[in-house]
Amino acid sequence: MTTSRASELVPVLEQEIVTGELKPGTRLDETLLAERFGVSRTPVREALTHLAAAGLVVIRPRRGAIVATISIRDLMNMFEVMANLEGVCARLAARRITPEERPALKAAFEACDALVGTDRYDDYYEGNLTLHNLIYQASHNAYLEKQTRELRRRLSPHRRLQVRIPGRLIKSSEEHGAIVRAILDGNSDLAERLTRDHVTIQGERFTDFLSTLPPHYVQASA
Amino acid sequence: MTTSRASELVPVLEQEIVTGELKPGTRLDETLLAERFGVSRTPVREALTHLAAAGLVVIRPRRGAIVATISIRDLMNMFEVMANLEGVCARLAARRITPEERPALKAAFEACDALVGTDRYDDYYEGNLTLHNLIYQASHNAYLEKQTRELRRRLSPHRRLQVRIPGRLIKSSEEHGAIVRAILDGNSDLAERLTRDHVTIQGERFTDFLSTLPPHYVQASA
DNA sequence: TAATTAATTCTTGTATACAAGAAAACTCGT
DNA sequence: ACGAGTTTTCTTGTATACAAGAATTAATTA
Repeated sequence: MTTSRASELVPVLEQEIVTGELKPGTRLDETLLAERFGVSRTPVREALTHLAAAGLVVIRPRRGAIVATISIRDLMNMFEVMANLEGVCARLAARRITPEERPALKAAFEACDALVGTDRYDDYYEGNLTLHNLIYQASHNAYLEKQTRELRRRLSPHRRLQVRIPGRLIKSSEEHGAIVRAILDGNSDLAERLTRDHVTIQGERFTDFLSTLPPHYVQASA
Repeated sequence: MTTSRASELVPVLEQEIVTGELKPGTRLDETLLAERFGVSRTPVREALTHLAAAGLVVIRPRRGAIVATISIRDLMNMFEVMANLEGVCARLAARRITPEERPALKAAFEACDALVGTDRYDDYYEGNLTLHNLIYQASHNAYLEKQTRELRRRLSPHRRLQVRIPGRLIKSSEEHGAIVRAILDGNSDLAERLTRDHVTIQGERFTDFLSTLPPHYVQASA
C-alpha cells in the first residue's frame, strides 16, 4: 500500500493466511520474514500493521504478531454480517442492474448450475465466487462492494470448512436461481431475503458446520 | 495499535481528522508530524499506515500522505451502507435485547427526546449517539457493532454538515420513538425498515444536504 | 528435587543514516 | 518573455543500529 517493497509483501502474506497455509495462531517473526523476503524489518513491520488493520493478524505490544485466531462466536457474528451485506447487495442489484449486466449475471448462474452433479467442486467454488461478485457489482455501490468482498475474503478460509454435504450443491444452485430471478425481475425485497437466507448458516447446516471445526476454534477470541 | 508511541498518535490524528480540524486534502508531512509529537518519523509512519487502512488518510507512493477526500458518490454510497448496517442492528436488537438493556434504551430515548425544542443541538447530538450505540450493542453481534461504529465515526465529519432544518429534530425524535418502540415490541422487520429510512438521506433532505457541501466535495474520489 | 529468583538472550520498538524518486527552481534557448 | 530542459532540493522509502521489555534458562535455596 504505502511502500514499494512492503506493498509486495502484503498480498503474499494475505494469500497465505487466507488459504490457511499460515494457520491461525502462527507466530510471525519479523526477522524471519525479513530474511525470507530479502528485505529489512522495516517493510515487514509495515506489512504486518497493514494486515493487522485488516484483521488478519493480531499484534500484541512487545509480544509480536500472530495470525489472527477467530472464536466461534466471532465467526458466527461475521457470517451474520456477511449474510446481511450480501442481502443488501442483492436488493440494490435488483433495483439498479443495467441492461448490459443482465446477460452476464444470467450466464454466470448457468455456468455455475451446469457444474451441479459433477465432482468439480473447485470449479463450482470459482463460479460461485464470480456469480456473487457480479451481484455485488450490480449494486452499483462501490463502497458496499468493497466491504462485502473484503469480508468474504476474510471468511473464505473458514468457508472452505463447510463440508460437501451430498445434495448441498443442488440446493445451493436452486437458491442461486431464485435469487438471480428475483434480481432480474426487479423484486428487491425478495432478492434480499433469499440472499440472506442463502448465506446464513442455520439449522442442521449449522450443526454440520460446527462439527467440522478444527480444535483451534475453541480458543478465545483474538 | 502496534507500538507504544505510534499508538498514542493514532487517536489524536484520528480525532483531528474526524472533527474536521484537519481538512480533507491536507498534506501530512512525516517530518513535521514527528517534530510536533516529539518522536521520530518511524512511529509517525506507522500511525499513518494505520489511518490509511481505516480510510482516513490516503498514502500515494513517494508522494506522501493526505487526509482522505471523499467524493459525493463515495459519500452517498457510505451513507447507504450505514443505513443498512444500522437497520440490521435494529433488527437484531429487536430479537435479542436483554431485560437489562430495555430500560437503558428507553431512558436514552427519553433523554434525547427531552432536548427537542431546545437549542441544545450539541447535547442532542450526544444523546443521539448514545441512543444509536445502545441499539448497536443490543444487536449482540460485536463484529457488527464495531463495523457500524467505525463507519459512523468515519462519516461523522460529513454528518455534521447536515443543516439544522427547523423541525428536523422533532421529526427525528419521532422516528427514534417509533424505532425504540419497535425494538421493545420485538418487531424486528419494522425496526429494521424504520431505521433504514431514518438514516437514509432521501428526497428533500438529500437536496438540502447536497446544497451544504463545501467545494472540495466536487473533486474525484480519494 | 522442586520452586523461585536472577541473569541472559532474544525480539520488538524507536531513532538515525542513507538512498532514490518527485517536485521545484533555475538556466538556457527560441 | 515564455517554455523546455536540467539541476538542485526536499521528501519519502529502506536499512541498520541501539534501547527496552519479555521470555527462557540457569542457579540457588528450601
